[in-house]
Amino acid sequence: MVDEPKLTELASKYDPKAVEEETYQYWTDGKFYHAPVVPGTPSYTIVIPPPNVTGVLHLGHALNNTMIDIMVRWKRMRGFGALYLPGTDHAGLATQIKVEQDLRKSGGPTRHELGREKFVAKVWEWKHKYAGTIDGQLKKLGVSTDWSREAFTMDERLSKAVRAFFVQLYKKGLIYQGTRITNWCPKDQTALSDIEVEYDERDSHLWHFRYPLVDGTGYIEVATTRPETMLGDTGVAVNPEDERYQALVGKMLKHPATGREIPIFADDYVDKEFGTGCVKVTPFHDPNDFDMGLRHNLEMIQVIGLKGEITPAGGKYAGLDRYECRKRIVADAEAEGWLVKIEPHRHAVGCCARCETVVEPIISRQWYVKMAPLAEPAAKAVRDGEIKIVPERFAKVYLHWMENIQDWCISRQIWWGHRIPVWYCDECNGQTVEIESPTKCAHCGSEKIHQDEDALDTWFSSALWPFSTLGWPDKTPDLGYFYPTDVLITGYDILFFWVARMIFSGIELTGKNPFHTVVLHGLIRDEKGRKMSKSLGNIVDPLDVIDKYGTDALRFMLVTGTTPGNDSRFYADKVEAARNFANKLWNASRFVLMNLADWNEETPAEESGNLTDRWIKHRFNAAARDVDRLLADYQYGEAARTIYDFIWSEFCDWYIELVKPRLYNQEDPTRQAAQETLAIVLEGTLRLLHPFMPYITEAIWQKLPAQSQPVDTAEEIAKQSGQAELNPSVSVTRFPEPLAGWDDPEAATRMSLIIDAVKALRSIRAEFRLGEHAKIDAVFMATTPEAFATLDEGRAFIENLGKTGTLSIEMLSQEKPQNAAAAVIAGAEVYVPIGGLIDVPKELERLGKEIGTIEAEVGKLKGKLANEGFLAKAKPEVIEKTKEEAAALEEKLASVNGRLAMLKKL
RNA sequence: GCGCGGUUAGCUCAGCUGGGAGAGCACAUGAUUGACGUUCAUGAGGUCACUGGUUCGAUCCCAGUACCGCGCACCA
Repeated sequence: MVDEPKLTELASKYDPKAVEEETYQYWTDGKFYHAPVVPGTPSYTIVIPPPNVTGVLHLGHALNNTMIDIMVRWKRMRGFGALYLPGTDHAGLATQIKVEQDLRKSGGPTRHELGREKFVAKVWEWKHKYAGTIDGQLKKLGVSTDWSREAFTMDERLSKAVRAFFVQLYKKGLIYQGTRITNWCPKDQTALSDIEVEYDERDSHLWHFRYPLVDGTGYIEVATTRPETMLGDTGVAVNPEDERYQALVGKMLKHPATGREIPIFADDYVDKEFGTGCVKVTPFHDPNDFDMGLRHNLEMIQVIGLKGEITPAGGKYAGLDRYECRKRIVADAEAEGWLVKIEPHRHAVGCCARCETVVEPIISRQWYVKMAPLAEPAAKAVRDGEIKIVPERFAKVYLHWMENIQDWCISRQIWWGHRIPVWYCDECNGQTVEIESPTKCAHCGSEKIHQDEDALDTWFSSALWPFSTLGWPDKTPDLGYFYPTDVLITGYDILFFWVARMIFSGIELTGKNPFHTVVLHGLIRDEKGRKMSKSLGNIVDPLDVIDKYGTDALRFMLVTGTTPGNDSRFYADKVEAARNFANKLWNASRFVLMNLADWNEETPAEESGNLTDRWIKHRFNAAARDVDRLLADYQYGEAARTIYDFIWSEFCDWYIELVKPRLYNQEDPTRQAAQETLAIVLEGTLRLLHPFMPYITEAIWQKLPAQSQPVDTAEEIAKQSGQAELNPSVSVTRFPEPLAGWDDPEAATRMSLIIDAVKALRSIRAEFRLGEHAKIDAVFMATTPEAFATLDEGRAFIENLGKTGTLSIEMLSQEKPQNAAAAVIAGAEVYVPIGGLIDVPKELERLGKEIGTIEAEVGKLKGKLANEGFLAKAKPEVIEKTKEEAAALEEKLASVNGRLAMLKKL
């Protein structure tokens, strides 16, 4: 970065492309983001929510990584041993589906034709091919991740952690095999956990059928939303209290579609009010029916197979697709006269979260994690506030889920993932469960053992991410230093999938909460507020945005438009605003640098005590204080806005304008002080902004003649990352803290009078169309000696920015200028004589309006002050403030009234 | 059905512990030598969804209503 042209020689537009690549390279070469292990110094750790290894960056990742990077950069600059740990997830089922699709498209063999081993090898090939994509995209975001610690859920290290987790739970009896109804995806051919089923409201029908009694004495009417399941009916249930059917309980029905004889029985589960009050019971294909089947010893017949086809048990319907079968049954019912009616019915249909296929509940044997004992401490940690969730409302959602949790189905009939570490003995049927592959049965010693065919739910490994990435189950130095991690930042959409599971597994395996705070953010939607999706074709590619506006602009936009936990919309306009901000900073910096060319920082400036210098330092302090507080409170948006306002509205619009005359006059005794203030404040501002906009701040900072010292940990970072020496980077300087001596409320008060004075002149100039360049004469009549002194001190500023000709500052007297445009500010009346130019009727109208609004305001305040309740109960400072406001307004009112009277005389 | 969030300027949204209604964009008017037109200045624009309540005082707290969105649970 040393040989670059000087910033002042660069184009007047900020060109992100020109600096981003180079800057990222500089960071990479300098290894600034290697996390140092510094015993005695607090660590700060955030692990990335690992994206799918073969995934593509979307705006959600961009937001997520920006938020994380802001925190980590901030803490690094605060001297913490800061680690942003990157990595990717193997995303079992999702990746397997993708690879299968890819094979199909290229006309290759199917998964089953390949066989397990070859297929898994193919997926690894795929993984190697695409793994770099997402990393490369993340790098474009400028994240300060420590790539030396990058992890992948299928790394041997992390796979060992997965097995260790399984073994521990198994040995404690918290993992078991169960035969029960599970959610089965007929397309993906695997079981799913409850939360992998998404419910979609759909318009469908309620079909009413007539089931005749065997004895020919009548029939019973049942309603169903899934006629195809009736092939597996093994009973009809009614409510025991239902008088309509009590006499029928115990009788047999002849099933109209299968001819099977099935009993009518009573069960409390049945709701008398719904439908006909009779429920056909299909134990093999419905969880509630399964329970009733157990209670009443019903036969369980599988009529829908794993591919959603009707099994041979379906008789003449065997082999049909489940929906084709539905049509046929309804048609047959109609033809044969046992269809009663078809009602429209809207209900939620469970779909596979991966492929949207309607899930089929089917009885199967799967592995489960017994959740109750794990959920209890995990709920407690949040309930007791040991883990804080931001925003708080999600704690309730979390607790509700944790407190009503069902056992977790963890086996998947897929090949890509961690194979279940259970070996079955072919001789004694015993199970051997080990971290490292056993060679013989633990029970009988037989070597005839074979491993379970299934793989684990991908979230089973993600659950360990905060510590498996750091070396667990081994007691590594990293684990000791960086774990527990600090904050977990992710989207609220994976609160259950991931966050909740990390909490209970962290507590179970490490005895510690894996992090102390969870920050949840929302989704980025499109301009119309719709979710971005492939099918809608409304996806905005972050890389396109970066290409057009730059990374810093994207980061800034993502963070400013956002409140924690709320969704936000993506607008190109917003990115444009952020880009303009970057450009503004760039140009302000160019200005500063141009004017520092002859600055000798070795020559300390005399204490000028210049009001504007004092003021901007005061404002900088305030901004630094606010930003630090807001970041500590995870209010990124407010923090970013604070810096934006400081840079644009205060530093650029006012300070730079105010300081120009001092810079341009070589003889000005305060010139050196002005240069110094510019240099220091800009440098501090860059440090303040750096976590948000890392590229531009680094690029500018590198050009500054005076730079802050690095943080204490910087040497360690350099040393531990193998650097010969510590290179300079704003990212390892100290984050601004309010400086003692820079707080200066008096300067702030006085500057605000001067700013008001300038604004009053500008306003008059515009309103009376005095011309943008004409020098205008002005008379300030101060109402207090303090105001007089301030205006007098700020005379040069007012002359300059107000573009005045003759500027007269005096104490208020009866002798007010005639024929003048006027304004009233706190502390003074302002007059600009404009001869006969005043449009009297128009001015009278304007004053009349102004008097109206002031009177209304004064009336309100006086009403308050006359209210005894207010005087008795309001805080003294509020009363005081109200009094002051009322007095000031009355004064203003008197001035305006006086002027009105004067004008009327003309 | 239960729970949660939203409703503030034309648009998108901020507003921390009750006392000032705000920003960006858009709009209107003016400005072209001197950091930046990706700029500057000035201005217009709001019953803070509605109804009650608490309070000296409510955009903010409480209760309810309406509409929008989300989550969880579902009765075939």
